[in-house]
Amino acid sequence: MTDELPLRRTKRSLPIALLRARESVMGPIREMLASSGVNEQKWRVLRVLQERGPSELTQLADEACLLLPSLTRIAKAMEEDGLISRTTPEDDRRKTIAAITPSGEALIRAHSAKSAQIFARIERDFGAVRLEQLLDMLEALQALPREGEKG
Amino acid sequence: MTDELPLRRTKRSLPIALLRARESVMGPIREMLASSGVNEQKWRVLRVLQERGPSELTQLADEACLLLPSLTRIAKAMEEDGLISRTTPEDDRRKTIAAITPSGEALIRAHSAKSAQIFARIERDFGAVRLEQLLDMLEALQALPREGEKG
DNA sequence: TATTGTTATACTCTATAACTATA
DNA sequence: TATAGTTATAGAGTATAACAATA
Repeated sequence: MTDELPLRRTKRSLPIALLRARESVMGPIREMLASSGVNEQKWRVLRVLQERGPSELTQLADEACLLLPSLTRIAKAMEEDGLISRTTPEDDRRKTIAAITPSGEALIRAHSAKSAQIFARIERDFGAVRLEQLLDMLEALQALPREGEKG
Repeated sequence: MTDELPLRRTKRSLPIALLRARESVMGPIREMLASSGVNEQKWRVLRVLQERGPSELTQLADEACLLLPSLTRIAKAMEEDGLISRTTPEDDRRKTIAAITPSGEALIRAHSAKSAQIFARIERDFGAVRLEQLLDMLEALQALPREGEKG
């Protein structure tokens, strides 16, 4: 493959545009997390567990955008910090079920006001309707068939 | 701050939605890069340099979504691999200007057909018009005023 | 034999600070 | 004194493979 098709401008490259857009909204969120004792990855784990309830690690890794070996380590640290619990279900002892603890819920609550404020600012600057449209599209993008699937 | 405001569902959390959307499109791109000898970060550096021409490292780091210390290391490796050049301009010897080499351009060309094919598939599955709208919005999101700026 | 998770390993990026050279 | 970049360092994530336990 030595074709000479010009690529899209980087601003119109979907992976680069998604990354830059994310960087542009992460600034205040990183500030918020800096005072929380958890990093971005742990925050995502807490958020997913709070939302979905107790979850198998494989599914949790997928939803928090982490590899399973990363999650294994992170979950261990979070358990030691009392933010989540880990249990092995009797009906399938290969699995590990992670669940958020009251302490983990408290951590989320402690930052919910600031988080809402950050979102409100984006909503104000970007436009509420447009922001909902953007979220609709991002959700649809996630739902696209992966390589190798029928489509 | 111990408010109890419930947070948005993770699917409607902008940072998480952006990350998940990006993960969902990176699969085939990672496959493509695996055969190229460069990782995602180096690919972004090449793409930005090809598009913008010779650039100062600070600006390049910003556009490629890298920290300057990371770029320092990456640029050194890429120079050794012959993918970019680095020069110090006479008029301001503090600066370093990076530029893509013919070798670097060839690497991009070698993957442009595959890259276009990946994009075409997304365009087909997601809808061409909708995809352009999404890119418009992502571009606008990047342009929002940062924390601390007027707005 | 497949699945779920853990461990091991090497590599890389992140984040911060300290430092050098230049302006 | 500020700027541009480099170096140093600690910590963490990524990616892959090998492994153990269970189904």
